[in-house]
Amino acid sequence: MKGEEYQEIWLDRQEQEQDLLDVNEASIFYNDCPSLPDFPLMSSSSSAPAPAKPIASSSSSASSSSSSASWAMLKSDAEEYGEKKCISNNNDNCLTPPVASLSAATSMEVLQPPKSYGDPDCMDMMMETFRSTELIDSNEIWDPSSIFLTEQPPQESQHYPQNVDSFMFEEINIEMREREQNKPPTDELGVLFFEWLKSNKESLSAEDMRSIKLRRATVECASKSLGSTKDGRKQLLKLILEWVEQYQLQKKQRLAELNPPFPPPYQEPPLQNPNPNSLPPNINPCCMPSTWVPLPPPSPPYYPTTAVMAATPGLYGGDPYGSGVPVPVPNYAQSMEYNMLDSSQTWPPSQYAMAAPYNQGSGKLVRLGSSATKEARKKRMARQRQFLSHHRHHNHNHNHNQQNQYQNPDHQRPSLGGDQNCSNAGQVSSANWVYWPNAAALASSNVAVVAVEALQPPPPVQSQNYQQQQPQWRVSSDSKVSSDWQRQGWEPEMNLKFLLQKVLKQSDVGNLGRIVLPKKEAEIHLPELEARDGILIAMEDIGTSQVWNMRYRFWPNNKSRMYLLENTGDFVRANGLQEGDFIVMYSDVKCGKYLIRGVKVRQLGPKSEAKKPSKSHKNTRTPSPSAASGSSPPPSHRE
DNA sequence: AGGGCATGCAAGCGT
DNA sequence: CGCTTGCATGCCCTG
Repeated sequence: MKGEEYQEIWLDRQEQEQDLLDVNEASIFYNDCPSLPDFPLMSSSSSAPAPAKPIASSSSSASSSSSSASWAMLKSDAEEYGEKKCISNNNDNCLTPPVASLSAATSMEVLQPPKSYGDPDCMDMMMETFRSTELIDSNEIWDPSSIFLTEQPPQESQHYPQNVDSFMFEEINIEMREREQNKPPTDELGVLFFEWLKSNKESLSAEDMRSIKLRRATVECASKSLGSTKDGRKQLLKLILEWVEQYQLQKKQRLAELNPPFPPPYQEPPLQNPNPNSLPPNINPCCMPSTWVPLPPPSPPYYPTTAVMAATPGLYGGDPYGSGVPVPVPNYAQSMEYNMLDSSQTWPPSQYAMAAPYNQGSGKLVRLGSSATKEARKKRMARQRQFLSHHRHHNHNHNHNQQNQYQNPDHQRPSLGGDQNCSNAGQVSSANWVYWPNAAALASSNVAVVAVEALQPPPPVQSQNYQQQQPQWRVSSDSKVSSDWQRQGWEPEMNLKFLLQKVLKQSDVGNLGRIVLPKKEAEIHLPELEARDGILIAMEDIGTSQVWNMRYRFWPNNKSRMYLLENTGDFVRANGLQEGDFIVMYSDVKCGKYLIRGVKVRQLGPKSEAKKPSKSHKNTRTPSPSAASGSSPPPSHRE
């Protein structure tokens, strides 16, 4: 397992999601790479590296380290991500936000505008934003989400100013300092701000206030727009305060959503993601196989001990979004996006109420306060829908490409290294389910995840000895890879988990095209089956990179089950497998795909064990449970 | 004795 | 008639 790779994947993912998150977190967190991309006049920062000081204790950072491994991972990865990102950008910004040096609880920092927000365009952009939010025309509520819906590409928000200008938006800043020093307000702005502070003291911490920053250009633009008069500044202050207030509410809302209070601390890798909207963070979208594709029998929950599969509940047996085609990444993104953008509409009443005193206390701001007009809300919703549809379209295209990729299983021999490993996986068989394991679950499996040292055929020894040697060649905790591996284009970093092996019987290599799988291992390492029809599993041939769509199913057998892999005929023929050879199944913990390899035993020794009559092979059984944890009978013979 | 599994075999289906 | 599908039978290992 290569942590870096996981991290990279996560970073990639994160950055994609961050495009969405930028509208809310990263883009406005200066500590973390901040920004007020367009016209968010200010940001109440609670950076990722320096965890936000929770406003609501119920959604504190403690609770954010939720129980589920997914979330634990998400959190830790996110933190790593934040740190990494900061390192890559600017340590100063991350570790010691300049704003902190402005001290105390209340400074507003004006940042250098990014070049992309040049003055000439700034006004137009801002005015557009104002119009879009009806601030100018109707003094409508300042809605951050509508701000974020401007056309600025999220990437631009990544280009954060490296230097912090000491320019201060004087009056606001002075007011903040004075408030900090408990000086009574002396003017209108001061009173306004003081009242606001009083009314929001419960929801806004000093930390939050400390982190408020403004870009110079933003303020300048705002000043131009609203006028440099007292009224204009007052209006600006109100807008800023309103934004902060609402942002805090949004943040709380998000925290509550992301960190439900109930999850216990991390204990065991979860089998199911507690949040249907979430996605295992370590899954690269490219690796995200079409985890579930509709097929008749909805699959079941998994054994608690089944470390392999853990589809997110929402994805299992149908996506939560009603598309019918579970496409985790985009849905996740959409979901996140929606949650963020729609947060203004999902604030609980209590939070609305929290802003009430302030709103009540300042006439015009009553409207600016927690309640947008229906018209404004409609407009925001329309914008959001537009925004969402745009992203859905984008995501759809992405998936479509993936699907196309999947639809051509037999003609692709992609590089199996790195993330590309995953891109070819998940061949989808038209109308059926194709099961791909959840990579996060694979990774979190309590079954040892090992790197394949060598998938060479077993040593040409007598079966009895071979049985003993088996663990050595089969898997290894080392990450060494055989030259055989590398010759076939496999990266040394392949993270394969051994699932099972099966010595092929005559009936397995016959024209029936089905291989009986060892029951125990199948139940442990393969998806639990509820219906006899089972599921389709895209099985990548390690040797040829070809992907075979096999059906994993079971037969009722007495009071038990017989597990089979069907549609194996082509695979067997392609590999020239015969009785006595065997197959080995792995799962790629990184990408969550299944791999299979046919191993020909007879070619390795003068003594062909494969050619023994089938009758003798009837005695081939698992010699002992300890022979292999989770492996099927090794090629040994009962005598 | 019970369970796993190799495979025999019958029913269904397509040509 | 041949193939496929699905189940049943029986061997044999494990406990």
